Amino acid sequence: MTGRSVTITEVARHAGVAVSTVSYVLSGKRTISADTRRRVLDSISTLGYHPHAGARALASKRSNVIALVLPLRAGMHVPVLMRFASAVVTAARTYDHDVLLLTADEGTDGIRRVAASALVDAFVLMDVELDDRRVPLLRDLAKPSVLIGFPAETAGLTCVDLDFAASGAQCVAHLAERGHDTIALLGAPAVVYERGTGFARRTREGFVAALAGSGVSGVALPCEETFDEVYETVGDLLRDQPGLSGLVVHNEAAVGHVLSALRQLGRRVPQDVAVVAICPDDVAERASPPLTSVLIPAEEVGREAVRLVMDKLAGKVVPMSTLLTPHLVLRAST
Amino acid sequence: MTGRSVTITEVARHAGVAVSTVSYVLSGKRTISADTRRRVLDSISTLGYHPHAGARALASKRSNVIALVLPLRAGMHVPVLMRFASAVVTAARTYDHDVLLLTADEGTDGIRRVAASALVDAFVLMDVELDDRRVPLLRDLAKPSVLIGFPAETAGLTCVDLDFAASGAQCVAHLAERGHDTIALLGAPAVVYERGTGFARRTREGFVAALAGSGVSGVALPCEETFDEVYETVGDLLRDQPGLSGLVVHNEAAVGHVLSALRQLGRRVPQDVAVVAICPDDVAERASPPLTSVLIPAEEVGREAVRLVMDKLAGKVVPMSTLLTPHLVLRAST
DNA sequence: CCCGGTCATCGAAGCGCTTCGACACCCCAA
DNA sequence: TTGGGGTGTCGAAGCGCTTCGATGACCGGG
Repeated sequence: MTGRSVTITEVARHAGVAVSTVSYVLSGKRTISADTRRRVLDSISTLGYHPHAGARALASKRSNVIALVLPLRAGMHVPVLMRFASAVVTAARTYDHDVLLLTADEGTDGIRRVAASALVDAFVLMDVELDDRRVPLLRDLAKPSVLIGFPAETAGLTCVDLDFAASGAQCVAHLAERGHDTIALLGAPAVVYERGTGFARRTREGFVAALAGSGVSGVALPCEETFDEVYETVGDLLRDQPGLSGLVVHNEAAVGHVLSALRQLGRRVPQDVAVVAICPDDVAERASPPLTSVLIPAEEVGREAVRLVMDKLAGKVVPMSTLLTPHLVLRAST
Repeated sequence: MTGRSVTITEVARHAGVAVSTVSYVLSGKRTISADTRRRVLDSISTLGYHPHAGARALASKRSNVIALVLPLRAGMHVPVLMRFASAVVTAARTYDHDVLLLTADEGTDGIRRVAASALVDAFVLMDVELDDRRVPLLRDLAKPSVLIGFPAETAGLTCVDLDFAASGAQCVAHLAERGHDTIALLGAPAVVYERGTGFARRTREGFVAALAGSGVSGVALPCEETFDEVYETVGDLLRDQPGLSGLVVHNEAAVGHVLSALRQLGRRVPQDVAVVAICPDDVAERASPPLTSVLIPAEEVGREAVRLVMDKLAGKVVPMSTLLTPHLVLRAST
């Protein structure tokens, strides 16, 4: 076992300077001569000093920890959520911050608690619903926050996400361009729409709105995640829409099933039915055939969320709304 | 915005007692008269007091935070990992602790850093490899830790997991009982075995060892996660092992593909091929047909890991190794 | 040669809490 | 009546850090 931990006092004594000098070397808040700085840094590394997080938080009123609020709701695709989460952790570290993980079961009390106890400096919230219970709380919290996703009413909030409406529209445009005039959107499970999850609804709205402008006819359906249900949905679709030749799939868990179902129903991709997905790159690449897709840039969104929250902590004014432009990548399925 | 936060001094003044009395009411470390306790608790709730986490950590040498070390390695099934993680967070809250999330990209330095800075009191590590780089570090860390999973050398560690060897054996026994004499194990992707991930190897060992005792012949193969690869693997298997009538699948992501592949290859489940899975309950239930399975008790493992780490923090002696007994649940696939 | 102004450093206060020893009080046994 | 042993409460020290004001050394200009 490693012994008692080294304090700033011991570093100061070892370097022959005052405690405050060590502190200023670390924070850079006052000028320190090159010579002194070097001596202090040497002492720090030979003694293996790490500032005590609690003491620092107490004296500076900053914990250097941000909370990541990650409810794991039914129907959400966990691997995608974790890519966001992972990106948030990595980005936070580049600002010398750590990440406290909050899940749903404590409800909004968890948010209130960690804010009031000064455990964290700020919040990043994921899996935002249109009418999210957490939102009113954020408005009168003394700590900054950023949402990944958009609730219905964004006044007073900072939100960041992929522009899902534009993504839906871009898929329609792509299929129209390829000459498809009857298409469908297979979206998230019904429960996700009912709950009012922003990204699902916005994609659908973008999809529907774009149909009109492009002279394409199409329907938007929710889509469950078991093979049997997908098979049935796809079967019904092909029966009801005889001319159907294009499919937009916005459901990571169902993508594989959709392709299997088409195969079993005797439709070739892309010859008989063209398929565009809205999903992370690796999901699209691992499918067979590899899917033309609009990339969900999880890493970029996570990084951007952290950048925004750090700017807010630094007192900067940040845009209320950050919508990342979708990019469609051509692969073998269209 | 909520105003400046309430301190213990204000609570004490409001209740007409000393600061230390408030502290003792909260910690229960000294006897306090019922009357005083009530007055203090009233003041706390009317003022909305929450102890300052940093101050508490500084004075008590306990941060009430545990670190969850969760590398997201290739080939791991993220939804299952997140069930463990989620269970850890929930369990930690029942001990009044929060969870700091550490990912892989900082490597072992992250562990060292948060330990040295007293940001956390203890560690729970997931996704443990047989020869894990984090293990030697844990041995000379001054903080307790618990591993979810078993490395090759467990001396000086505390580990908890499902007994995967017994699980593999139990699947063999179940199929043998049903009269199947030629079976196969489809496991994790090859990369997971190569990396030396304990649970994958132990299941395979348990499976192979049980074959001998039960007079069943069988093979164990790694299994990738794309449909095409699964289809090929299953196809090869049926061709090379003509008498094959039982399959054990220990790969959450491939389960669905295996069933699709069997269907496409004209085999009915369970009439032609019986399938047993090792996976969380919901995955087994959502498959079609619902799968007979050995449950991976993520919630229980997470809870147990937290219980162990809290016992260690409390100075109790805990068992080095906790192996949860597997339970096979009968469903429609065998 | 003295004065004002940097620059580099120091000392001390204070952040909000826990914990230790002290003490006042009360009850009961001697 | 006195003494001893609990109870219940208080005051103060101290946890390790940041930050503010003060100070000394050194510079160039008048």
